[in-house]
Amino acid sequence: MSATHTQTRFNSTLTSQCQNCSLSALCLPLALADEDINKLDQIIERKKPLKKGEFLFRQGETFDSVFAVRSGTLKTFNITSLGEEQITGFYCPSELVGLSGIDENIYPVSAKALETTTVCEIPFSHLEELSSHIPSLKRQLFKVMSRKISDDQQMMVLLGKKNADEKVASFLLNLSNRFKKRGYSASSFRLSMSRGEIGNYLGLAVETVSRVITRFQKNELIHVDGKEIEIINFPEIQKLVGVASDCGKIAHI
Amino acid sequence: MSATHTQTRFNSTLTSQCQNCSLSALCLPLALADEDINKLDQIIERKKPLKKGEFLFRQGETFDSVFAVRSGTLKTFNITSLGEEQITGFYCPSELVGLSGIDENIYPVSAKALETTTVCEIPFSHLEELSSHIPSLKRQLFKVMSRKISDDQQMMVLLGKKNADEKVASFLLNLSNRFKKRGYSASSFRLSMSRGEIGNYLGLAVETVSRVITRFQKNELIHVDGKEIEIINFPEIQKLVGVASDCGKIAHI
DNA sequence: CGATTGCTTGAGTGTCATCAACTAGAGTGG
DNA sequence: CCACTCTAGTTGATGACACTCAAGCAATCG
Repeated sequence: MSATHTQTRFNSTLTSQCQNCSLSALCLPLALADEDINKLDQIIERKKPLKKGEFLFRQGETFDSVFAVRSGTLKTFNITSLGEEQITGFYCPSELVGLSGIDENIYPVSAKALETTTVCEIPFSHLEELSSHIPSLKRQLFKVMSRKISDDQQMMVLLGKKNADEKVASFLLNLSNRFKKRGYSASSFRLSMSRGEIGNYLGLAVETVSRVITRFQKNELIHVDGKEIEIINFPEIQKLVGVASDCGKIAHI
Repeated sequence: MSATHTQTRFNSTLTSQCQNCSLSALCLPLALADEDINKLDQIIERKKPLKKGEFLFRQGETFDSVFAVRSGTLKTFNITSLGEEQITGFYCPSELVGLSGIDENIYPVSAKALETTTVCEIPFSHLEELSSHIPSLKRQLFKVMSRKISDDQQMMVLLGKKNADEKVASFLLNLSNRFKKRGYSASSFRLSMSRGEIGNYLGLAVETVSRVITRFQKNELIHVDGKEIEIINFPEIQKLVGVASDCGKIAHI
């Protein structure tokens, strides 16, 4: 209830503080002392919601902020020489977008809202400065970036080695895990991206994505209704993905 | 001459200082003041050379250091459920290995020497601590990680969207750029990895890699002699790669 | 010197992309 | 309110690209 309010009353500084944000345990504030959260809070700007299709930033623009997704979903992509887009990631609430811009001070990708989406803007120069005084914040930043690196590497494995079934299964399981982490159902959720975007992301044709999903449904691995997905047979999906699925973090060999 | 000495006389603290290292302009010390380089220098441990096939660290081990390659080459990989290795990256001199371990305090991949290789070990806790006092070092660390993220994303595009020819061409051009950056010939170099490793990395079968390379040679794009590569027709290779080749950094749209 | 490993080349096959047609739903405007 | 358009998704037919299997060659190694 009040959550819905917070979303629209984006001007209210009171309701949008990190302290009160349901995502604080997943987001940057993780492991920060209360007083430190307040400091972080002060440099964050809550932005007005993006509508579906609006850009958060564009490839080539000067980098000055990273963004934490508060609600909704974003995709990042870049444009190839042929003018077609190549999706490099989807971002759910609590996740940080824009980190790849630090290196060259330019966003190497564009970020676009897949649905109505609210974000917290975190000016990077301030964040960097602040992280000098709050060791746990710096540590958290390093961790987030490190995690992104190992996630991307898992994605590379997926793209390089997996077949269509395994790709789609991995994708669904990955989303499932991300929903679960935020307290939502791991088995039942809504895809905010189109089949085309899934295919683009996974390196598959739309038709292939559609066929795989249909087949999964026939084999009673999942139940599909448009964008609504319900995972029925988790073990079977996991078997498709292979053990090293959701980030290789299991592999404490 | 003296470089060769430095490599073997790894105990000598004098010859192995960052200050004297030919890579300092590319490596972490980049943009550090002399006194700061000295501080960095003090936390770095030069290790004895790894022989071909030796591990620098193994997937699942506790993370405590990142490593800068001084000479030679490393590959990182993880082991799938089926026991086969999946190469996630190759590392040349001046490049940092192990950053993906920060998040979970465990290396999510293994690192192995492709040839005789020397590295500088940088205990991460010290590095983190030091970076609090040297803003430019912290900035450099963020940049290195950010760069890794955008490079990996380019790799994802390559794996997802490119055909065999484009993959191999991208790979060669990427190596070429990395050699050039370190002052070596951009057109003539030696592959330190096998065809099998290239294929594994690019998501191709060995046979395909072999065939593509042979064909490139027939079409006089490159000249090959075992592991020795000479790029003859740069424009044509670049055309294969597509404009957004070596990191999409060109795309200041 | 046989054995092993890395690379190459050939032949056959399968997975997935492409092309094409069709359906359903949403938005538009007369 | 009903055509009209446009987009997203599905399904089928066909073919290409890259994988697999197989064999052979060269170099290295024990």
